[in-house]
Amino acid sequence: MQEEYDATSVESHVQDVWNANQAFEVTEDETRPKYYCLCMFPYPSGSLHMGHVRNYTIGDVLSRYKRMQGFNVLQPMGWDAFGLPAENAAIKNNTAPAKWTYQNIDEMREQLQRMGIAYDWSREFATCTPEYYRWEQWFFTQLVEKGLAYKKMATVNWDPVEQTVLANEQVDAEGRGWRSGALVERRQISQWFLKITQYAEELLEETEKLDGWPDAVRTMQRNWIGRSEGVEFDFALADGDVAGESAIRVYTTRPDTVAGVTYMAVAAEHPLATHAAESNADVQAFVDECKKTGTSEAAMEKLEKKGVPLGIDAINPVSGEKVPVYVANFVLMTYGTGAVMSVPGHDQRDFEFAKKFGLPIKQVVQSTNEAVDVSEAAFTDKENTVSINSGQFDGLDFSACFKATADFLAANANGDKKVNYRLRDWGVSRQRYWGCPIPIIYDKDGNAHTVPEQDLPVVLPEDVAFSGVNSPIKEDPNFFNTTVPGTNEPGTRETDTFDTFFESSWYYARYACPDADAMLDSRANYWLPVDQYIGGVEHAVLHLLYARFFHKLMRDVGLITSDEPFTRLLTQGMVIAETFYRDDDGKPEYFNARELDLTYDDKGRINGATLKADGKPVTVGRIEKMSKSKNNGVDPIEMIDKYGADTVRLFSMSDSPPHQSLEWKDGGVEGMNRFLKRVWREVSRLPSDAGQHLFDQEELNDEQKALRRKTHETIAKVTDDIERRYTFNTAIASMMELFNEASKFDDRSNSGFAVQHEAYGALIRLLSPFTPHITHEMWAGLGYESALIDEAWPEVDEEALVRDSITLVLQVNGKRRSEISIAASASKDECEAAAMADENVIKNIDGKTVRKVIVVPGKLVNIVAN
RNA sequence: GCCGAAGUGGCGGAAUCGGUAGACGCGCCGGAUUCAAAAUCCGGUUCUGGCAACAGAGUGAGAGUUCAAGUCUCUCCUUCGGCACCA
Repeated sequence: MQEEYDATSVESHVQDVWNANQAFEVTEDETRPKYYCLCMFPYPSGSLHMGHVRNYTIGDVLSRYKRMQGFNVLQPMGWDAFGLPAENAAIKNNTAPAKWTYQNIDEMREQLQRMGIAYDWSREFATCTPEYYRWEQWFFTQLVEKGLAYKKMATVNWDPVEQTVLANEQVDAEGRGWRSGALVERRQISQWFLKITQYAEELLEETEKLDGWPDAVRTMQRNWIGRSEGVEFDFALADGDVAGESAIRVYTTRPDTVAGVTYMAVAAEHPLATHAAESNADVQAFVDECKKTGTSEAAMEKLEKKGVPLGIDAINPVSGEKVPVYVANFVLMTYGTGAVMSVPGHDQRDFEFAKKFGLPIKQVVQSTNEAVDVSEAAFTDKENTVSINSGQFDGLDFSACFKATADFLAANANGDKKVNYRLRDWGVSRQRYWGCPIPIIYDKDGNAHTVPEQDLPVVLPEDVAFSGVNSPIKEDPNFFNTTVPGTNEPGTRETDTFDTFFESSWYYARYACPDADAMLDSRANYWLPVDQYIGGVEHAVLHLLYARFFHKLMRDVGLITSDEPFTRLLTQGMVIAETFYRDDDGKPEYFNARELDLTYDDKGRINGATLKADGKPVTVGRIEKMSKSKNNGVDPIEMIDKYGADTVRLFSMSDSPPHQSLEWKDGGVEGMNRFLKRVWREVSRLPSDAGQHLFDQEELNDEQKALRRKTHETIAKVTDDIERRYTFNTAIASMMELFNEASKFDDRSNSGFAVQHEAYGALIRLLSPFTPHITHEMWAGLGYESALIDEAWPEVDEEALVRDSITLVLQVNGKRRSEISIAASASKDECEAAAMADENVIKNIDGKTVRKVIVVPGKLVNIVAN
């Protein structure tokens, strides 16, 4: 070993050794337990960012650790290659999305390989290839035949200038299209849906069993599915049929409050609103205004609550009173029946609306412990309550009144107890080019026919030019003109493509058998489910729910046998960094730290920045997620060139636990680099035959025992931190502590060498999942001939952990006053006696009476005195 | 608006089951080495007072439970993530 650590040469050499041995290619092996570790695959934007580095390092640490534990480890990598950015780049740079994407993949693969992740590259694939997407086309045809995929009208953002559908992301905060600046409108078009609601109950039930998932993610999924129990029933219209309807059907989870209904509200798209708009200009204007809101839920909910009376009354089936019907912007056509009953006394939103429009507020539920005034705020409790002003239901509590009212509504208002879900069916149609073509052909009557298996894949033409923003295949007769399957009749292909979540919902399974001549083959059942899945917390609901849904669909088609795709889940936090900007004209211009000269105050905090180019000041902004728009990214490749991949990997794991955000700090990176250089130097100075020195635990002196104890305490801690806690930052801290002790240890005796060699041998193996290159070389430097990746994880020697004495903290009235060293075997009474004899304790209880003494064995003694 | 998370020294964070608040790293201060600097090494570093021993304060704010609260309970504030066509 050279005395100086040169990361670049070490890393390229070690990577060559791995590549030459195909060290990470795996096959099914029934003799060993399998471990499938997967990181969310990247969108090939063209450059690796720190979020990727963090994500893939976490996966590699776990994979390499499990390999050393004896598992048959699969860790694959691929490309989530369809998506909007390729189209944006195509429009901007006049290149075909396919070409742009494949180039990006080549660049990113090269960058990724410099990180030294233990991937089985033989399984790599990109989702934009027909070899991949043909199987999801096939799968979709199966779903159509099973009735799990269907067509219906759905709302989209329509840009009236570009004459195209926009993604939510392409609509700005003011509701304008990103390119045209025109006000976006809501428009209804016919689209394909998957019946995820049919699996809502199973998805919900199994959420409870996912105990390897973070509770926060499970809670979010549970809330997203949003199961509720309630009653669906009719409010009869007071003055006969309107628009062919005799009643308004509503769904409520609070049938106990029906007597308190004082008005009703329907969505802007509800048939009654549409009908009223025909003869009422106010309603028409309001419905038109509602169309100008974006389609996102956040945009709708943030709206000021508004409504217009339809001039229609309905009859409250419990009280018999006439109540007015409004059209309101907060009612969603997509949830329940598109109409709600409003109980301002017992629902806060209804309350606010009633106050605004001067509608009556009626109390029908009373608290049994305190006075309630519903003219001040809605009373929404369901416990310790009793019904009032509700006729025959007076005096009942929530659950009794729920049941009695439900029975009454069943008999008198077409009532039906119903379970509802907030979850809506998954709309998979996208009016975009760079995606998987939906394998459907329409005949001249517009009937949909699935493309037969032998005609798959429907290949997306890759050699296209964009004229404007519209999808080229929508304007390409060579693509859409075809014949109806099984006939000679002319037909037209579907020109919409799948949501890109379609590809990412099953890729994890395809890695098991990337070359299979079917969607999946039997190898999938060897590798699945994924034992550990790792990715950004922003995917906590959508991607993870869709993948769970797809897994169940694939199970029910007979492709796999497991119920859930991901046994354990780790959601990592964002990588963040300081931002710097100038805001001269209301549109901030962001600068990267590299373009700036920074000044610091005497505490080391940044207190000023000037632009190198013009020497003028720049505002120091807040710390935000690394992004192109904030120009606060740090290029991983630059960092690897400067410090080496091991340092970058180690820093990305060291500074905060994986689920929290990670602040990128140059000083922190330098600190990790210093640590690795120090370890390298110490190891290079050790004799490479130190493994020959033996020791006898009984014969060791106190210092030797102390270092052995530290070695084995560290093994125990690092193992627990990786395996159970996922706190890599504390694992790294404890390895540094071990190094700090081992490097200070300068005992040149035979036993001293042996104990020190044991410490470094353990440290190198513990560190190897984090920094695999440098540890590979150091392992050889210690005199071992085997490759480090084939070594076993170090084991704890319980004998080394034994302590003779411990530190006992002494408190008086809960305040720490002293500490003493005492035999580890001391009894409670001995601890108490020793505490009472301590000088500082005596001083602090002087003149007081001891009321109580609490002894926590091995920790502390607390003396309560006054 | 709804759902979820976070808030601890100058900074990132640690404190795992209610038991020594501040591990480890960064920064800063002092020293060694050097013609000098970088690098490296050694020591110090929550705040206030004190030469020190030690004393007092202290985990976003406010209350509560307990011998003991960063940790448990309640109320509130701030910041961040998701909200179905970004991936």
